[in-house]
Amino acid sequence: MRVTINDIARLANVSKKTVSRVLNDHPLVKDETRQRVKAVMAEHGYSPDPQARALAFRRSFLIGLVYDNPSPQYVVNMQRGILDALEGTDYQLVLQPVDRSDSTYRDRVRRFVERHRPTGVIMPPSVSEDNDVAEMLSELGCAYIRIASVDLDKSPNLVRTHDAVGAAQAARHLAGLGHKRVAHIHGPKSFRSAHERLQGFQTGLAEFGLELDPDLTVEAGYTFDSGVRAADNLLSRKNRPTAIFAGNDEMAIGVYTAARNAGLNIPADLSIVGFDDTPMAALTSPTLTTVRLPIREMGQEAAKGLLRLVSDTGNKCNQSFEPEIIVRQSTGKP
Amino acid sequence: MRVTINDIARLANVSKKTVSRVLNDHPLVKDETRQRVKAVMAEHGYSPDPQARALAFRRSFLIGLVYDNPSPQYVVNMQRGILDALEGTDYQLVLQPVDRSDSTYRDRVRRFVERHRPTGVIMPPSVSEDNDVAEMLSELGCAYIRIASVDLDKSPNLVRTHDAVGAAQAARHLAGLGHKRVAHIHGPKSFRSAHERLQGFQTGLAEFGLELDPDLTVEAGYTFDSGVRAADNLLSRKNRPTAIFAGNDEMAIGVYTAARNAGLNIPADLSIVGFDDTPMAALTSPTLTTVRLPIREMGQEAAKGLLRLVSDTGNKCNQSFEPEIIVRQSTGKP
DNA sequence: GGAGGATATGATACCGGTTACCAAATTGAA
DNA sequence: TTCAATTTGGTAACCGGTATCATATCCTCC
Repeated sequence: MRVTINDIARLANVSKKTVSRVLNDHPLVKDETRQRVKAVMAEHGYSPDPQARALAFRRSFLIGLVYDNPSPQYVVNMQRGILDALEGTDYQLVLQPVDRSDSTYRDRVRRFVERHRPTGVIMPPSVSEDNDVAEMLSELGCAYIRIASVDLDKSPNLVRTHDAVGAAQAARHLAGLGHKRVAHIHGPKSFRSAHERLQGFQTGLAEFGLELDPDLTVEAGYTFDSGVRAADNLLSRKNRPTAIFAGNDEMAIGVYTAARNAGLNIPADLSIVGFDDTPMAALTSPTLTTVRLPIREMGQEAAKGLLRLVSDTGNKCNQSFEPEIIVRQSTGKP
Repeated sequence: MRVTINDIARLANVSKKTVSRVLNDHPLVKDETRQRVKAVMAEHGYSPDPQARALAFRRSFLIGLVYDNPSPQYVVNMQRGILDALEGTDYQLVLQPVDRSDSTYRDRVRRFVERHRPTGVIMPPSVSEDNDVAEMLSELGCAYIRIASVDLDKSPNLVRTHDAVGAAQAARHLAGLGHKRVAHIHGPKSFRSAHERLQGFQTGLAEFGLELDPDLTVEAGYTFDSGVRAADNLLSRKNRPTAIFAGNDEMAIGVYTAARNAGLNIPADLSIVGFDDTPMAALTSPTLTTVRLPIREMGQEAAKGLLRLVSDTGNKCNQSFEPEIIVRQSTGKP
């Protein structure tokens, strides 16, 4: 049979209650007693049953990841970061993928929280941008951290990314190479990140006295196919751009295909910059210049912030992360 | 306050125990009573507390995914499949990534199982190939399902993939196009899948009276870089192959880069086939002909099998999946 | 009509922790 | 030395379910 708190109490010659105090770092325990209990616990490899604690605490030791991000790379890296931070703790990561286009998705999140009483929830974009979900979690008394590229109302618990800063770097890089006629393929308007990246790109160009031509600014769906279509359109114009900044890597790879179809060489005829730095970016030929977000680190920080939030210290979490341009082979002089 | 089993019992004028019987589909409940209790439960939106059940059952309603697969695509698809199958049940998926090169990894798995008492564990390759872990889980009385490309000892609970069949399809496709001089870049010998794919490829070629030249059979690491190096080597020979079958997509993309460096056109000068059908395969230009494994379906089947395994029916799980070649643009006549 | 087996229900302990409350031990001040 | 204040330890109840075993009810059959 498994070692229980009763066994430890008996072996250490103390009461169950005292062992419980030691487990929860209660201050009112004599130091010598604490040491003795800890020694017995270590000797027998004891650790408290998470299920029993969950029942008594009225909350489980689970961290929920509620996400709807379509990029496997993003998701896996986020998971890795969170798991890094959870390593060595009693917390487990459980997955709650949702579909924001499904109108019942909020109810599903609610049911998860009500039934499983997770210690907290982490929400990357674009779930993080749904204020209704955040409000619901507050009402349910469930701690949460949001990861987003913009400041969000009512949420001090935010891991913030400055997408606009990264997009500005992309603009400076292209303008610095001498490009005058640059295009931008941005993501769907419903994603705040799409807006941030567009704005940052404009800001960066402005530093070089350039303006983003509305005619060369097209919307696509953050997907490969939509990137191909958008680039086909841009490249078929009579005065085609010499550089394209795509709102994410997947669309940037789509631009590659469109460029090849048009018989253009990269980067001799067309420079391309992506966003995200997915592993794919380093595997294409030529390799893709792109803007990297430290997704794994962000996941780590979010999880750490969540643990701090639910601990007695109750510190807020307000980390922020800067993207960084990774220059590879897909950009050159016009 | 939350509705508990006691509330339901009181409202339905029965004992706690009877409600519990209804919850667990115990046969010895009068039909009329069952209906009444169910009505009361529905009326109050009651569902039992997973934590409390976990404590009483001495097992949690968690399914552990123990994995060490480096491909995000594989991992995410596997997760999706498992989550598909878990949808609507009380089970939650928790992640247990491990590092097989870390000698303590078995202990970590053991600790997870001992502490959290998951209902079961799912192990994709290559964790699935570690018989010691399987044995340990058996000893701990923890149900598990393994996903693997070969038959494994002592395990009736297997979701089996026939990688050799897929590799043979790749061989037939290339031989059918008229290629005589074909090369194979296989994965590390420590992966059973590498062996299976090599063997299947040979079998397929043999059907066309061809033999795989040992000189054109090289080992690489299932990574992009190793694929580039292996292909550089193959393509620099004076009598270079007209087609290369890579053991996975990532190495196949590496072959693209090597081919471009050597000034070869795909597929005019060199045909390339991959394995896995990662999303990348459809994004490269030209798009990659590859062998697809239905990873998401496999995950689904594994999870369903696990649930069956722990249910009273106790059925074994012995599903098997056939790969399928996806012909795209990277292959043509020599 | 009563015995006896099958079926349906309930009382109570228990899973392994935490918490509230109280008793005992120690310490400090008068 | 005594009394109150401060620590420390023990007991029992509780979190929300399940399992064991006893009991009540029903039906069948002689």
